[in-house]
Amino acid sequence: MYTEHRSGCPINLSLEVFGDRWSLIILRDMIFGGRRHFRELLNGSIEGIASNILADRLKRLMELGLLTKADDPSHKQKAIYSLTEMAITLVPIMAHLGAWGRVWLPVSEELSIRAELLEKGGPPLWEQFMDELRHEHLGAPIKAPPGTPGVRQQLQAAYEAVVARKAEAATA
Amino acid sequence: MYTEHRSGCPINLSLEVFGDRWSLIILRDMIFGGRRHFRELLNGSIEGIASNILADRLKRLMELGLLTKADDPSHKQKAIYSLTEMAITLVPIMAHLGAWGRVWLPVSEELSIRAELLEKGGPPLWEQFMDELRHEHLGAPIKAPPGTPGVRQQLQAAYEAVVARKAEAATA
DNA sequence: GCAACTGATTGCGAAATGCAATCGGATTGA
DNA sequence: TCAATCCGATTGCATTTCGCAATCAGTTGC
Repeated sequence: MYTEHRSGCPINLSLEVFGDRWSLIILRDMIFGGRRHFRELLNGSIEGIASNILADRLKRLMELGLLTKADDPSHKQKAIYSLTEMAITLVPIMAHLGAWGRVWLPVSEELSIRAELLEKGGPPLWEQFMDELRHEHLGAPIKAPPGTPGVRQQLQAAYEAVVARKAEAATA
Repeated sequence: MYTEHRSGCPINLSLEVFGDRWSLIILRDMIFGGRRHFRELLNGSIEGIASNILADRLKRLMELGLLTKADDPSHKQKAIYSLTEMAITLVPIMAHLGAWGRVWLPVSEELSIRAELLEKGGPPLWEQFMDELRHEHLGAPIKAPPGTPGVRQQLQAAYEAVVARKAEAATA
């Protein structure tokens, strides 16, 4: 573990955790993309992370307590990465970051639809999403009533709808 | 300006803005510390930023539209840095980051009291604070009724109270 | 004049980044 | 059986960025 800190300021300490170009991207792909394996993170990343950087960040995020690693029973060589509660509670920060980026930065429509829905859903939606993540990653019992559509599925469906609409508009 | 982006994802684009160890620290010192000059930022930083890094980040934050620079009428060589609306709207993100850090990271009591108050105050307090910043940095009319104590003063007073209490406890 | 202060800039070693190739073991398909 | 593929990494290397110290020229106060 890292014990040398620049200061005890909470913003500074948070920055020491994700003050780099890749850590939050990995967590984003795990949270919103549902990725759990090394290769999924490596090949699924639209930003194109390098394998050595990914390996280094996964290790670092484990040391920091944001991820855990377990063997995949279906494949002796496969490792499953799980979010910890510490990482799951980043959902509101992700939502705010996405909302801020959507206002001020040149976001693409299909990649910002998730941020838009998350912003409109507000804290209740974030809570539901965090519950889902606790279920998937920590084995916690799910609180939502049966039949409730998953937040990730909703976001993914909205993303795919935008992609489909844009594809149609391009060929029309 | 930077026009090459890794992706149009709002979280990625936000990360391209402050995905480094210093940019947010500088904004933090301007927002919560009220610092406006190069030397104030350089010498007041508890994390100890180097002057070349500070110069580089100030330039970058200006190019990105988060800061503006103006001449200080009191000193021909002095520059005053101002936050733009884009930077002022980071206050909720700062508040969330601080709250998250306070829960999960080894924060010091005196440096996290501000985050605690900001968290307890919630969105209404953040709005009041952003109004103050708009007044200070953008010349906007202040909305709060006269006599309302400033948010920054409240935070600063709370910080000093903790420092004083700890100093007293140490000598007792 | 001159020291202190202003916002920077330069030089340089250390560290991080990004890319490509590779590793040994596990699994899959023919 | 055996080659192809997939698994989570690791290594080597060139480029870029970082961070520290020293320094700069112009401005101000005395």
